[in-house]
Amino acid sequence: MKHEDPINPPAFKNATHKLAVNLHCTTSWFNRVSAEWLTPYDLSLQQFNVLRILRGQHPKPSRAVLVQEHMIDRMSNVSRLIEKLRHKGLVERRTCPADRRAVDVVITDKGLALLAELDEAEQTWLKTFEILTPEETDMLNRLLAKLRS
Amino acid sequence: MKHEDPINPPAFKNATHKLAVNLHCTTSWFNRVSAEWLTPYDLSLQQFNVLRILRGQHPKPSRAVLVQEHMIDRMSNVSRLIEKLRHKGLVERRTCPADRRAVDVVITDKGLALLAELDEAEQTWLKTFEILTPEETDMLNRLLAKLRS
DNA sequence: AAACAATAAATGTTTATACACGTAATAGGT
DNA sequence: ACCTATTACGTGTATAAACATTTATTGTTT
Repeated sequence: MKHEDPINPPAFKNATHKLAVNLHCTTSWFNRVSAEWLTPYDLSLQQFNVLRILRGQHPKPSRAVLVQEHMIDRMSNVSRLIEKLRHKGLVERRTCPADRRAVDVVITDKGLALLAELDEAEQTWLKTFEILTPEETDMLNRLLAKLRS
Repeated sequence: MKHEDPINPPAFKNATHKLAVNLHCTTSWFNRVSAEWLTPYDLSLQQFNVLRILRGQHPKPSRAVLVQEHMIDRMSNVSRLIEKLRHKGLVERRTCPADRRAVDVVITDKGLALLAELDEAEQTWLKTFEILTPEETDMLNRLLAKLRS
């Protein structure tokens, strides 16, 4: 892990430039560690998020569009993602009777059980962020939200 | 853009959980916007970074290993990345005479010219982050660094 | 000097992502 | 009822990333 100070000879022009590089590092770091904690469960971060969205609606079915709208990563191929989860037996799909274009997706018992298991593992994963004090956590939440606004 | 509040019914359990989601959003956002500003120049963020690293060493050649070490995203296929840049005429490669396993890579004049052009565009891109006050920028830099430590 | 380990790149393969297009079903206006 | 636009989803394809393996060269040990 030598990615702390990536661009060496030319230091940062200013704090904003430093922030851009810092965000790049953080992005890379976050993708890596978040993938890591899910790897043992053979889930990607997106798959995990879809399951969580479905659990939020359970036992109501969710249409694919609804899932996509709630997803953090905008991503055009929800179909394939859901198909993948279906092959693992974590969700079920059926054509929506009210609107035959749409697809109703529900999380299965197996999916719910997996999520329950993951809830515990998530606590460990969240400890990664507890290196910050509560005040720093709040502050970071605020700054990131402002940055994206 | 409806990714502000991604998971709706079950709100955040606590500030740390909120931070995890917030970081996911930020990651997704950053990847998107950083790709966008380079798209007109037909460069990926990594390609841009490699060019910057090479410029930092110019006119000294850089070995591929050195480039990889300085890259923000850890990534095993520097070879292919450099090949892509070579096809665009932005870098040149030659086997290192001192160690025939290694490859010396140098940025070309065309590469330097492109970077010069990009330096201007980068100013515009950095304005994205100037929504934060200088104090907030410093604070965010500090918090992100601490988070990854 | 020979054998073995370590290093630098390249390559192969599998999976994910982005983007665009195609298809079927529905909604809305006339 | 008919035409058109819109919506919901599926698919095709090209590119990128992750991961392991292979090849060539060098360093090291005996």
